[in-house]
Amino acid sequence: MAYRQTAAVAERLADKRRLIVKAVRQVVAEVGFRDAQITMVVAASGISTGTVYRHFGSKAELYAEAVSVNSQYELDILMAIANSDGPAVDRIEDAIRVFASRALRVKRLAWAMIAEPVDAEVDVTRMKYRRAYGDMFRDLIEEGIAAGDLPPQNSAASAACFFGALIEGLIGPLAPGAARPTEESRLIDAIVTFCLRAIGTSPSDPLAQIGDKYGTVVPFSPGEDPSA
Amino acid sequence: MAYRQTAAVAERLADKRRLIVKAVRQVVAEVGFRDAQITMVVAASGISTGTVYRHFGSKAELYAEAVSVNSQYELDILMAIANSDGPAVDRIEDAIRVFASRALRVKRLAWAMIAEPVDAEVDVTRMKYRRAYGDMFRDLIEEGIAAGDLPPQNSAASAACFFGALIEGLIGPLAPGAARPTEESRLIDAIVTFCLRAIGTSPSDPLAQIGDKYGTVVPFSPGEDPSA
Amino acid sequence: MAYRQTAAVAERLADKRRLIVKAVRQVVAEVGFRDAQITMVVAASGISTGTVYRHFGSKAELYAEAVSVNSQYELDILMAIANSDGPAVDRIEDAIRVFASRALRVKRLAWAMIAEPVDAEVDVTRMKYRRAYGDMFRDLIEEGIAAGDLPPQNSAASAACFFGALIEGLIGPLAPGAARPTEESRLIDAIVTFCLRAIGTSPSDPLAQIGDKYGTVVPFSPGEDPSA
Amino acid sequence: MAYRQTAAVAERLADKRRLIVKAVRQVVAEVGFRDAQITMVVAASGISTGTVYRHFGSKAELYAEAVSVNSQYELDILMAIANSDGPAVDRIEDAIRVFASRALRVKRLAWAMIAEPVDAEVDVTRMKYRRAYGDMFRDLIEEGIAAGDLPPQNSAASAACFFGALIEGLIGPLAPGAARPTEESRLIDAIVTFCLRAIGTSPSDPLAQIGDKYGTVVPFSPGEDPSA
DNA sequence: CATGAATGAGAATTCATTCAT
DNA sequence: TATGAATGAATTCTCATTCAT
Repeated sequence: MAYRQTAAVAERLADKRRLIVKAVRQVVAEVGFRDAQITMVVAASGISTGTVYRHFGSKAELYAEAVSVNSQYELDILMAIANSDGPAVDRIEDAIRVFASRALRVKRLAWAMIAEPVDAEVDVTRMKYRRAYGDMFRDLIEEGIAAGDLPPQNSAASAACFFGALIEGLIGPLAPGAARPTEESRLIDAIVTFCLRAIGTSPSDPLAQIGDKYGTVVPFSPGEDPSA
Repeated sequence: MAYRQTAAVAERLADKRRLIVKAVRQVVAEVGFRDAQITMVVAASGISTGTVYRHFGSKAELYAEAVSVNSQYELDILMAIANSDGPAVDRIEDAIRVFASRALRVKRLAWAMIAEPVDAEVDVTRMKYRRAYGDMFRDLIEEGIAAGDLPPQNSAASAACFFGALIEGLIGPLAPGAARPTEESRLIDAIVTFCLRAIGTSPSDPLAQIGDKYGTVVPFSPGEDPSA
Repeated sequence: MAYRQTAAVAERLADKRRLIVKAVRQVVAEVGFRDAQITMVVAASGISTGTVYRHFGSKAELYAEAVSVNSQYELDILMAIANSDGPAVDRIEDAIRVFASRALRVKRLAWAMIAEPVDAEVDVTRMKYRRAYGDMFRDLIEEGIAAGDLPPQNSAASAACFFGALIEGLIGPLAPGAARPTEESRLIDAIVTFCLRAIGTSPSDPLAQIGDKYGTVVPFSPGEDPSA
Repeated sequence: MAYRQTAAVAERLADKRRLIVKAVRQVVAEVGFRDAQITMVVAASGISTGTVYRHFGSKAELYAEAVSVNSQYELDILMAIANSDGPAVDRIEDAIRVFASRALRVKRLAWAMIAEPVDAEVDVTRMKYRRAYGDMFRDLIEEGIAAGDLPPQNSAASAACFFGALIEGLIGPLAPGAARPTEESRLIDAIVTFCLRAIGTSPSDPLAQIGDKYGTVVPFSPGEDPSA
């Protein structure tokens, strides 16, 4: 019974952490890291300041965890695609499309998680995931080269550029007139074409629906709890 | 004599502005806009707080001017290339190389000027120049398409991706893995190859030295006074 | 118990507000609004800057509240007299005497609260109460006219002059010629005579002690907590 | 010739002082002492900061001189009336009317000169003139008493109240809806009646035009140079 | 453990006064 | 002597973090 209580307590603690991190995402999706204040997180989570500091040593630590949870969730989705069957070039295209369509749904948040400058401490985590994304694309590119579907190239540099192109093309200008659904898919098509050509291939079938292959793409909105 | 005095005074005033903006660049090159404080600028310039505020209405205004001066200087360099003779695709390649080699010398500063957002007020200026860079590349791409050297494409989207790839490939990782000179030129080559292929062409001659065509490329370091 | 805690907390919060406002009064009684600084209030209250700003949005808001609390307290005292029984002219006289004797005890503070302008924001509150004082006297004068005890007159103008005479006669000179107790009562008698004659009547009994009618007149000193 | 030069120089210096003081009046008429800054005075006078400080040791000294010049000018006007022929009560009435009509033309300035709180240093001068005004009225009241036209009274207190009533009635509320000319004369009548009754007499002839007795009353506007 | 009021170091900005030209 | 740019102490307000209840 003592054990069970402890377990229950641990569970409740974990719940609090999730709640807080979720609140960070809500806040960041609205105002970005720069203007996010602990006060806002407290208000959004319904949890007191003191409790936030019981769970996280500092603001930076909390934000770092938020970045970590979020990025890991997205990375998992991309990794599932990267590790699936089929030619590397196809998987690259699929990964781009999935990443793009998800990021477009929560531009501000996506940009904050990937590109917004933050404290050095938070940056460590952000960079870790950027590198993970980069490595993933690098590996896929190398697979493509090995398969003879892509020309020889500096795969690491390509992956970095690749990712930059994605971010900038999608959420960089930060205000591309909030494209309507149709325009959005065209934007994605243009970016996909660009990225694939950049590494030496071309879209297999611009009209193919990702949904056909990977099931419904759940939009990564602030309401979605990646840690649930 | 009255005139000469006035002129001299105006000169001294302009010098102060330059001195202050130069100090901002030094500071920003070290800690970025986010952590730059007026105190630091004051310390770096050897000028008092009051004087800073005599020349600039607010911190935001000062930073905006710093962005403006810097970006305009760089833009001018690129525009000179964009407006020179020869095939568009060659000019694109040259522009990339120049931009890349210059940015690599002052990574932190370059990244701050191009990618780091601060106040809304500063951001307006930053965005203005980002758009200017983007438009320049877009126009070049369209020239290339018209000349039949590039395939038809969404030139605006391409230009955005293009710029994103450049930034990310060069100064994105931020991790100061800071390549050594030799590696740097290889990094630039890789990025150039990537970017050109992305828009549907390839490097004319990866080994050509830009310096041969445009003279010595002055490194854009904080010590260099762009308004001099 | 939860309720009691909440109540206790609310009580403590209210206490802090009172403490801060009280400190403002102490400071203002010494140096006036013009030279009162948040630092002084902080020092006088033994409360930190942050806390002051937790309770009041700005310096102006705090000062406005100080004016409000103080003036309302004094106004209530006068209103009680104004609304009591007896001829209007007698109530006017009583009101003057009470106001005068109270103000004389804290000249600097009284003058600051009534006459010293500060920010526009504080001034709004100050004016609101000046008008309230004026309206009170105007209404009393009109009652007196209706009762046939006072001659017909522009009651609004009379009330304004009336109040001005009071302030000036009592606390205007500001020169701390600070009469001794005995002289004070003579000063008050002179002012009362002046004011009453000005509206067309005369003191009923210059020697009557207000204390006889309204009980002990609590001196309105900075140490007195009007919100307790 | 050396003498003549010196005299010319002295003249020029005096001119500068007048120019600066005049500028203070313009500025104060607009924003009051509280918000008047040396910068504004400099701008209004067309004279440099350094020169202002060559003529006046400090801001307080300058403002004190402005108060002095202005008040002395007005006092002279009133003294002329006070020292003229005729019954004291008539001269009192005339003085009130002149003071009132002049002050109404430049409310903000008049209020600043007479009632607005300022540095201790400036206040010394302000108080000196307030006392002078008070003494003048006190002497007139005593003359009236001696002549049997006024009842015995504390003439000093009466004079203070008197002056307070005037200020408050005229320019106290600071925003009495900017009365039109006709209303203004009625306001003055009401105040005159109040003040005279307060000391135990009544207006001789409310309709009499001051102009008939003392010639055109020059409005005391910021454009009028009292030291010229 | 949770709470949220209190803390206070720190940052931007102002403006009277000085002093090199 | 005049100028006005430069000075910098002083002031308000913020917000991450702590700790008594």
